[in-house]
Amino acid sequence: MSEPTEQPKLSDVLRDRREKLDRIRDSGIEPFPHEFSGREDIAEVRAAHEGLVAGIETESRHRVAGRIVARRGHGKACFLDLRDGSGRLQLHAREDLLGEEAYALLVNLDLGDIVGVEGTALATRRGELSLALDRWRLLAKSLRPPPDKFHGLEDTETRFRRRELDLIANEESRRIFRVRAATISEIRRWLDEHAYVEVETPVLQPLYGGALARPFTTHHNALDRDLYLRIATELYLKRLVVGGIDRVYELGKDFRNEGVSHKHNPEFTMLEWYEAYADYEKTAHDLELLVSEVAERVLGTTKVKRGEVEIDFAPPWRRITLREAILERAGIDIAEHPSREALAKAMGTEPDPTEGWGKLVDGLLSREVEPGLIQPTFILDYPVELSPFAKAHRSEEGLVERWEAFVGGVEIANSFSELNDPDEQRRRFEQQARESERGDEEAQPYDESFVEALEQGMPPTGGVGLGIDRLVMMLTGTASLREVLLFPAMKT
RNA sequence: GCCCCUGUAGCUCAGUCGGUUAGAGCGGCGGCCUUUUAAGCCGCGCGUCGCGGGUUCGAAUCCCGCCGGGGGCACCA
Repeated sequence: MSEPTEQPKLSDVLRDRREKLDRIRDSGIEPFPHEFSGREDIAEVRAAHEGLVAGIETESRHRVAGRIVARRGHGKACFLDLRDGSGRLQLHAREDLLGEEAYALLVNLDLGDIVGVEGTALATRRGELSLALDRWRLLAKSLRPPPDKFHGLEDTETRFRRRELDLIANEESRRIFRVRAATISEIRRWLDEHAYVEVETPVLQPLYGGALARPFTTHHNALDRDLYLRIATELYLKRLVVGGIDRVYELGKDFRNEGVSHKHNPEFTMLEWYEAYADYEKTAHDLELLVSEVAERVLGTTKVKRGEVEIDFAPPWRRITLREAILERAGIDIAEHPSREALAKAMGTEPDPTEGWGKLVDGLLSREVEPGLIQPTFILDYPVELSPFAKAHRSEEGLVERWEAFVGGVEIANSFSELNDPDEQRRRFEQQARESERGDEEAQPYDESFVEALEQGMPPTGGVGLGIDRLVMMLTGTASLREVLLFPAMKT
């Protein structure tokens, strides 16, 4: 695709465009000039003439640039739709204003070409703001046809593999990625305003940790050693809390070697933040505040339509313990079945040898409870087996102080009162080693330098992980993670 | 990894109980048109019917395999 010679059979459409390019060059016009300075965003032009009455022609001059997305010819005059990153503007090209030659060249352009133009603002008799052109210049020739101007681009594969075409064709895609950008920007701003310090920790790690997941492995040639792509930032960030950064966050990508689904992508954007002297009740309060304020700033409301239902992010979110939630949805009281065998019997299944009691509880949660959690909900207090980095519950035996937040049937965040007792942490790692021997490929490897950091003394701390892609999914009302990832993982 | 669906023009799609030269709209090319906006009118089809094999007088259509995509299951955040 990189060399023209690799395209032996150009379709006529492509050939026509190349021939046009040749003719433009032959006539002495540079089809790829270096700049077009002094232009305004189309949105600024629109703002300057808001409410202009139909039929009025002004003498207000404007210089704009963008892609030609539609053309409606009328002989010696013609309408073109120009689009830049800020919006769309109609251009009115008239032969008497441009001169015969410039007009003919302009009309001869292809949809998709990028031009810079100059002219005066007017409102047509239908009231459409337009620019009556007296000068124009080709800024970049387009050699491939744009997607259908009416149907847009609908083929899922092309939309994801050639996202640039999707963005050219589909306003909804452009909206989703603007919401995504604004969401990330407002989250940063919220954390910065609450005195959190943003940091960057290693993506390439000698040892992975901080979540239950399988990692990607890579190799460092000069050091001749294998490294892992991080599955979480948790352990490094807690070492920074030990170091005295009382409020710390990192916003970046994690990598997990798992399948792809409407809510999973092998690389995804995660926010983790830690607050010294806080517990999981404080982090729950902060999350509902953060999300509702971000929604308000990005969307102007805390309410989002998601299919038929309306989700409201306004606090307080519902809080229910994991035990109550499972009892409510599955009719099983996990506290009355404290062993693996008893719980499996209550569920009416045979326990898989690799599944402990905690895994069975986790299965009940994801199958029976999670799909029904549409409005924002905190599920509280998890089995210790599933949470090697969470502190034991202050009053409930066998549980830890942990919550997960769910919206639209999807988990969007996870938090706990962080375990800061180094000896207990060591025992949890040993438990993980036993899970690993039993065949659990997501069990955590022992991390001595992390335990040593805890031995240095970490204050009581509350920590949160928030899945940014999933949050954006909820804020945009989309059904698949792939809609909010510019370039989602694809086969090959 | 398993199951189901799917792949036709640059784009959106029709055509599939096997049968002339594979169709439409948009886009493109040529012509008319100075306030249109999916502009309009007249003319022109621009194609490896995903790829490879098979059955058949004859395959876009039936069979087998492969590749890509979607959905579901499993698994994970």
